[in-house]
Amino acid sequence: MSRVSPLKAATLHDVAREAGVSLITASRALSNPALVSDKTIERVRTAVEATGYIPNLLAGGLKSRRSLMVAGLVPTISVPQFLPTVKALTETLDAAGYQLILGQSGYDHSREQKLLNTMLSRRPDGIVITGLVHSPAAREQLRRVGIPVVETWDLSDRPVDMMVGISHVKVGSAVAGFFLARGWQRLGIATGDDHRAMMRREGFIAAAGREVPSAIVPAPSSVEMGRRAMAELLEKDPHIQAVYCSSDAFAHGLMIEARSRGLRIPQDLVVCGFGDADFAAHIDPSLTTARVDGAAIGRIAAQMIIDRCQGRAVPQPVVDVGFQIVERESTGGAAA
Amino acid sequence: MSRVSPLKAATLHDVAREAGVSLITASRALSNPALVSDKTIERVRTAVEATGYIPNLLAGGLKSRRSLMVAGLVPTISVPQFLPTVKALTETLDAAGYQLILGQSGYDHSREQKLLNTMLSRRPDGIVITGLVHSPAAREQLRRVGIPVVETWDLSDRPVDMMVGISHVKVGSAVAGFFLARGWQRLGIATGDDHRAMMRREGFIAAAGREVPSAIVPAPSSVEMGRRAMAELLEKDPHIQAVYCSSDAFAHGLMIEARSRGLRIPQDLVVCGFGDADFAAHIDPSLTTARVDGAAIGRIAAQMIIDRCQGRAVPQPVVDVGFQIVERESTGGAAA
DNA sequence: CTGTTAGCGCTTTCAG
DNA sequence: CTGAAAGCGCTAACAG
Repeated sequence: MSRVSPLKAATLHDVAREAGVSLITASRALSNPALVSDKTIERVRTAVEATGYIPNLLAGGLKSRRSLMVAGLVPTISVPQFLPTVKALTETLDAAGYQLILGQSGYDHSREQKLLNTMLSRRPDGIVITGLVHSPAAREQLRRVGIPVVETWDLSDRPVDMMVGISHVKVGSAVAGFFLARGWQRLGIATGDDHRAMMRREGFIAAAGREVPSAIVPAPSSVEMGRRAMAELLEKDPHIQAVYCSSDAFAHGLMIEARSRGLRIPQDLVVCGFGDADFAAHIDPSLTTARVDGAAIGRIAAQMIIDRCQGRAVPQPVVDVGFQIVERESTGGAAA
Repeated sequence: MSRVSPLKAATLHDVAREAGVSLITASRALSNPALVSDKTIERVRTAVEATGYIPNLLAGGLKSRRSLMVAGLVPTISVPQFLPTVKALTETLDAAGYQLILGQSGYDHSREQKLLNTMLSRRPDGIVITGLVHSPAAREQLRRVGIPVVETWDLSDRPVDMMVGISHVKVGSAVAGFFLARGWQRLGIATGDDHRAMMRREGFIAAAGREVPSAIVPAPSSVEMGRRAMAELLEKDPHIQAVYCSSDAFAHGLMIEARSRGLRIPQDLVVCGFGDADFAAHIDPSLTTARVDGAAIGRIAAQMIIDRCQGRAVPQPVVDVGFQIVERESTGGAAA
């Protein structure tokens, strides 16, 4: 590998000299052109080309106290459920000139505080967190730094700052209500052990009015875990009729296992997932699921951060994006 | 100090005063403790606690010219195939004190250059790119900035700098060889239109020795696209025997569609995917696929960047992580 | 519209 | 082992 000698990158100083203007004029020509004459802008632009100048946002941010970075914390990037959110977040932020720094907190709460510190040391202009901030220390710290914070994918009455998500308890209740309304009595739950999934379970049990057989697996859930969970539930209740699962991949696994044991879906067993993953409508049988618009969560969260960074008030600091039970073949609905 | 104001975060200056040492001693106590007496370190630590100090890496990086950030460019975050890579990358970098800034270039090459500039303006200490850098301008620019660059998930004889991936042409050939060795003659391909998938197709066709019916869809491929692609292939050849797909989700979709048309897998049709996604072993029938260790790609890429940043030579700047055809039920193999 | 003067918070360099 | 001085590259604040 031929490494080019560490010849210093051009600075704004070089651009200014090349263009025959002062440093600050060059700066303004690039970042606030309204204050500069067209002719000067043109000369600066030419000088930028000639020198191959690439702005140094770190340097600018030091003085202006805007890093144009937003920290994004997810439990783990490999949960497909959050992908549309991360994607929309990245895109919306990018369009406004902000970049996302990604952090994975794991499902382990103790890492949260450490990761938060790491992120804060980069002086992000905002923070988007998947889930709620639970640790009081972290909540207090986030409040103190005074940057916009959005908690996502959940709702509570004590937001650190802003919030966009859904009520997981309501999702659970809605699914249980849906099952009961169809006359299915022998219910079951297969769920990951993360906070949001457990809240859905609570809502489910509350609406069912009684404890139900549960298979609880360590988050994140998967097709593989789904097969095992199905086996576990059938052991607990061989005549189980309706199972609610904490993710679509998980539900998919349950259905595969159920079928391999000769159970017909939906005739012998009905299944409902969560998230409306891209495959949910297209597997066989197609999967009934609670749909959440993850991309909207990302878009709204990004916009909240952007608005606040640009000094605009956020009209609605807590947004419930809601959910919708999409009925498909796995509960006796139509294919589409 | 009782007054807590969000206006001013504590700086190292405050810590130094609190600890009764000079600014630079406080700095060293935190970032180079070997040069400082234990007693001083202790006092600085206490002062950090007392002031709630959070280091400002932007400020330090300005002088030291190390941002401790690595830019990661993916076509889009929502391709599950790259998730293990991004995950391993994030984790390995994090363990060494580096954070990942995420950028999505889309499958549109024109965005690549723009995104690259955006990223470079953050002065990352390294860049990891999914795929090869194709544009000559971008290649030249990356060389000029002189930071470590790793191209991933592909191999070529002209790396910008370092490289860790696989030969997609070889994957295609291997799958075609595998099909032919089993005596399947009527081959087909269902593939996304991205560069890597098309390279696999070329390898497949070369090994097959002839053109084969192809269904080509815009990347990223999905279960839904898979169903459509199956329909398209059956139109082109109603007696098609073996289909190679550019992703496991895609292959899954093909199998679902084939089954819904009464075709038995593997008796009437065999299918091979790519990537060994988490569900591949657990769907029914389980999916034969070309396995690539995406996490290893991320780990190795991160380590290359770290090594170079810390002044160590990278022993092997181009790494082929290889692949492996994992035979399962979709081609007549065993369940596991 | 353009320029001058001060730093932003930290680390490097060079002295003790 | 500790410290003082000198910036890193840029932009806010205030002149002209």
